[in-house]
Amino acid sequence: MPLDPLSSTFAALADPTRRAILARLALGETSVMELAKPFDMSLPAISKHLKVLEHAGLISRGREAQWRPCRIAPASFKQVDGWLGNFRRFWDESFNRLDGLLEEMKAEEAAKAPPRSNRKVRVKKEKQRGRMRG
Amino acid sequence: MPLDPLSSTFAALADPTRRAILARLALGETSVMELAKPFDMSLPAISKHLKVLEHAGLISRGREAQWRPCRIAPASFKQVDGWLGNFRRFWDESFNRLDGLLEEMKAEEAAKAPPRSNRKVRVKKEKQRGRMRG
DNA sequence: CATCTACTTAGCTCATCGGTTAAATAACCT
DNA sequence: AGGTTATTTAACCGATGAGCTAAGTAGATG
Repeated sequence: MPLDPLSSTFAALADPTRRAILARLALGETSVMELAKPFDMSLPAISKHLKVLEHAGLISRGREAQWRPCRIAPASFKQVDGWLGNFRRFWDESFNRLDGLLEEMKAEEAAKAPPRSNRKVRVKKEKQRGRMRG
Repeated sequence: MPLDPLSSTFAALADPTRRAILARLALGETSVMELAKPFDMSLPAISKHLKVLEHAGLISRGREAQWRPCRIAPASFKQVDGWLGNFRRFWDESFNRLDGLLEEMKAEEAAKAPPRSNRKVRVKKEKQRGRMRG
């Protein structure tokens, strides 16, 4: 019987070759040959890895003549991130910190009421998930 | 040969039983018996799952008399989140939006210069990774 | 058509995984 | 000491996974 989607995705990520392929694809769409180059591994092996990644929803593939260009597919990544979010409080300092909460509130407020900056700030009503990186 | 840490962690997460165990542990530290209850599975099976989770750095275990209480261990979760961060731009809208960037800058500024609120806002110099939810 | 390139499929091997039952260990409780 | 409770270890089994080689398919091109 087939695994649930999240399990397939985690299983696909549990291989360094596949993660390296994803890292390469993060730089942009490319062909199977191109993807295979860095690895000391047969082409069929790479083909299998790509199949696993595709089935896990981590990549999608097009057709261009005899090439099958691969690219990152967002959905499964998002799902993993979502699952991980249930545990974020265990390691993300700012997620728990009261100061963090206050900062978030302030940021939200600031976003709603544009400040002295003359730039017109468009803010969607939908959920705001912006991050602060220092 | 043993897998690299990230692979072990993803492999550990690629099983619904283990993820369910983690979900239970997110509610708080508990014993093996307690963890085993929801599952139609032998105790040794659960014990193995816990070993896998421990080896993956996702849980840690204490000793209290004959009990081996398990709890979430943050490090590996954090590592997974970090790896996932390399791909965040592929699915996180606000991560890419220019407005998002501006909002983040503003939030940061607001955090540095406390507003009219009388509360003393302590802000660590280290990286700020607060989130806006709403 | 024949051939070259870019892949995929088929079939095999070997290791690991998830589960089992039976037995061992460990700490508490008469 | 002897028993009960909590948990792990040992030994086994069937399924899956990652790799290989050899052969097959699909499309461009001489």
